[in-house]
Amino acid sequence: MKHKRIPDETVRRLPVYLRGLMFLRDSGEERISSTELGEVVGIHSWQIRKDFSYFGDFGVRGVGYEIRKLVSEIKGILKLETMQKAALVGAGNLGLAILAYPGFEVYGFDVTAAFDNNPKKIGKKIKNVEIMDIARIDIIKKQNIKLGIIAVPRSAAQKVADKLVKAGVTGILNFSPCYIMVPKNVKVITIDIAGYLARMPYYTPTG
Amino acid sequence: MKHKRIPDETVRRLPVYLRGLMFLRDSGEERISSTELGEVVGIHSWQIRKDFSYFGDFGVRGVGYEIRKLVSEIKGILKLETMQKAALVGAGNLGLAILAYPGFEVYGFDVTAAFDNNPKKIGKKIKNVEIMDIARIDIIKKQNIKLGIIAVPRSAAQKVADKLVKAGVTGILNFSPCYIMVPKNVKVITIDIAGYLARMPYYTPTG
DNA sequence: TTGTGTATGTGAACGCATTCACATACTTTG
DNA sequence: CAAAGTATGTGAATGCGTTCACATACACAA
Repeated sequence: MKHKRIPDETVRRLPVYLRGLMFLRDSGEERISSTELGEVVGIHSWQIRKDFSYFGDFGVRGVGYEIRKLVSEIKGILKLETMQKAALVGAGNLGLAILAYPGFEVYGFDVTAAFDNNPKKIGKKIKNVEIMDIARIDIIKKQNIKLGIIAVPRSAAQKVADKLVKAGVTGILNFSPCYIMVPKNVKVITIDIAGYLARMPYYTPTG
Repeated sequence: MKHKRIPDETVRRLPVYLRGLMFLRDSGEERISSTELGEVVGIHSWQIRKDFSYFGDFGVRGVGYEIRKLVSEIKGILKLETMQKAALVGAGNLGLAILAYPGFEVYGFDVTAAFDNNPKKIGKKIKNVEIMDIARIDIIKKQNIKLGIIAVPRSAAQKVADKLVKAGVTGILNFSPCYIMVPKNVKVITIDIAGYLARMPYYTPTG
């Protein structure tokens, strides 16, 4: 079965599958069943089969899935075949950690530009990326960067987002703990690190 | 209406409400309507009213909600009234950024212990927290810490998680991009930073 | 070639969350 | 005090995602 609408929740799981599948592939595996994959990524086998069924018949009954085929299919759906450039704004502790973070590469991301407004930080180089004055943010447009990462204090987040949008960014990963308003054609995902932790005591016995 | 079961999705939004409400409170506001709050946190007013209705009647019709009352109620539900200690494992770039992260405080969290296995890092102090040898992880039990934060390479994540569980932790915030297996009574929330970014191109026009 | 075992793919049932529409209740104004 | 305005709280409708159960299809062994 092909060409069904892919539910949002499935899209949210796709990077998880992709991560697991690439790991298995790099470990030398060639095929895998939904049950085994489920054990690797922590998702039930029926959920996996249902998810995969939204975008085609990739498995072979009685055998399982061919890992390479799945990897390239999921990459295709998520539009990750080609390397994507991203720009970081905010070179504080968190920003620098993001700049140095090795995990983006596997998904095909490359943080190629970084900005800050602190003169002390401007000019420094981390991992071959020079931190530039936020005033020069138009470089994003020139370099045709479409993804922005915000790692500035909350009070500055909305202004930075406005600048990124103006510079042509269509997706923003926001680490500032606040809601950000953008035009409808721009996608924002906010990661409130402390917010995740805040949910923890609710789920644990003693609190 | 009191004492209904609170849906998981509502629990997920509670930290967002809390964050917004505390911000408003600190800005000097005393009351707020669901519509106004919605504009601050980016959630529709009817959703907010429904969510609040699960845990009691806090609003006054025609007037709105008393901010302080809501703040303390939500804190109560999330079990955030008392300060909570947390332990960090992994003092790499990301780990150190987390250790220095100022955002935990508003929710009442304090990272009071940090561990690594790299002798070069052990002994250093960041923000009054000394980085200790992972071998001394039992300190977690002695200090009665119930929350663990994992910021180590994927290959080490499961082992670290096992150690944390053994040391009595009941909640784990995992920044390693992998699934972690724990006993049922332990809650894990995994934040795969790159995974969030990986969803972005799917939602944006040109890819 | 037939039988047994294994694993996929999917319609249907179910359950949960969102959205709606409006009764209810308070404030303010005249 | 009455009428108009405002904002909550919630049953009901809708929509979406998960879970189930099983028909389908392939591999392998004898």
